[in-house]
Amino acid sequence: MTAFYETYPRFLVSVDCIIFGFAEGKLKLLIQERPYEPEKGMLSLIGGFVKNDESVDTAAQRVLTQFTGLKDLYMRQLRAFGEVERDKGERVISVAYYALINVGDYNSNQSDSHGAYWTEINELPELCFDHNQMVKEALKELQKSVFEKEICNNLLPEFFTLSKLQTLHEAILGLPVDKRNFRRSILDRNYIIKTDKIDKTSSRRGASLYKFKD
Amino acid sequence: MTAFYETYPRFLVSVDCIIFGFAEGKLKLLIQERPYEPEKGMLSLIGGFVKNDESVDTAAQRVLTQFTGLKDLYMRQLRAFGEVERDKGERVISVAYYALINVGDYNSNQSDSHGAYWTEINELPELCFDHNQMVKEALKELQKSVFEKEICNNLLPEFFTLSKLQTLHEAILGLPVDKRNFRRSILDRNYIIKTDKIDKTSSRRGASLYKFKD
DNA sequence: TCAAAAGTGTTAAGTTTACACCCATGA
DNA sequence: TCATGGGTGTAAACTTAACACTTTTGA
Repeated sequence: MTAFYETYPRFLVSVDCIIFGFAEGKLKLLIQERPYEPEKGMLSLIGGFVKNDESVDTAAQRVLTQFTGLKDLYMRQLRAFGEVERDKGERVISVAYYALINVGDYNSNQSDSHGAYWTEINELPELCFDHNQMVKEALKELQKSVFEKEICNNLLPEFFTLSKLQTLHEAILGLPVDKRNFRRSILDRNYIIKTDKIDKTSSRRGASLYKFKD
Repeated sequence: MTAFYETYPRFLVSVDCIIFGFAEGKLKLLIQERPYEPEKGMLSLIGGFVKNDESVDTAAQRVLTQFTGLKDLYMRQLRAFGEVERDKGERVISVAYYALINVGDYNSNQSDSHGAYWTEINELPELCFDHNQMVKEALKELQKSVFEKEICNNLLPEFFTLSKLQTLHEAILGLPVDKRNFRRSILDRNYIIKTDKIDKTSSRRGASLYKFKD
């Protein structure tokens, strides 16, 4: 403990998680009703406070596990939000993270979720504080990195068709994508491979299942 | 003040500023000797602690002004650094910002600087804590955005030659750049314009001075 | 007159976009 | 047999990269 530091104020630090999922061909966001004042009952991102013995990243992972029942979710830090009045209760500095979840894994662990539920990203209700702004910025980051291996890999199940992957890209970008160009582009990147499995659930003909390498 | 929040710990929150400048054809970084324990005398980024009545962004601006004498420096948040042991003194969560400075403006305000000085980015000494990591990440962001109007605009004086601008790009990217391609590319972007001024200081022939639009 | 930096175009390679039809299957 | 989603190639437009010589002028 260093005397010099003593003269400075201390702050509550929270983590807020923008949890993206992909289901029914749409990009989804996991939200909840705020369980405590202020703005109790208002919709909010999944969040919590940083504890003494954990890094901010670890706090985000802990919160993610608490709310989804899943460990080691893929996440990236967005940035810190530090306006004085951002939290209506008292001064809280928040570090926002976005996380990606395979909704299939989530559904089998739902019981652990603290009343959280999925909303469509395009029909996002008003959230408390600056949470809508966080979502907006996180979505922009997601769009920038849609072709990075880790992104779609963590939103899809192990095996998926090219059509599913294309639909996911379209859901993230909010734009239609050309089928032939998309297939060429994704295969050229060389991080997914065709398996010998066939998915017959979404067409009579059946579609090859692919998976991410490694 | 909400009772619920009371149960959570509070943290010192600092801002650390990666201050880039451009002089003698090189990209520079403003650093200082740490004026207090722990690691007093070790080299460090320019930083300070967030106060109660200011946002984290405002804290960064305050620190920038304290150390450079300049107001409203252009800055962007990098991200929060929140490892438990990152500060050897006690737990401090830091929000890193990178800022851009026209070294000409700085030199006329030097008197205000608290013993800070410029180092070349390529000859960066070891800094305390995780500051080298912060610089590395900030430089990567700077490289990504080198063609955004605000970047070079804030590192150069009002009037500059295309050669100076090219040298700045090269200094940021750490790579040589093709002269003809560079000139076409920058002029096509349409955010700089030729003035009728001529700079005769760096060649016998003289070079046209340009400036950023608006 | 010459050294030193300023200024200037073209071609090839690579990337991105636009676009339409046949295939396999189960109902 | 037909409706449905799966699968496939090519040409044009655009962008990026490679590359060398002439101009101006002060010392």
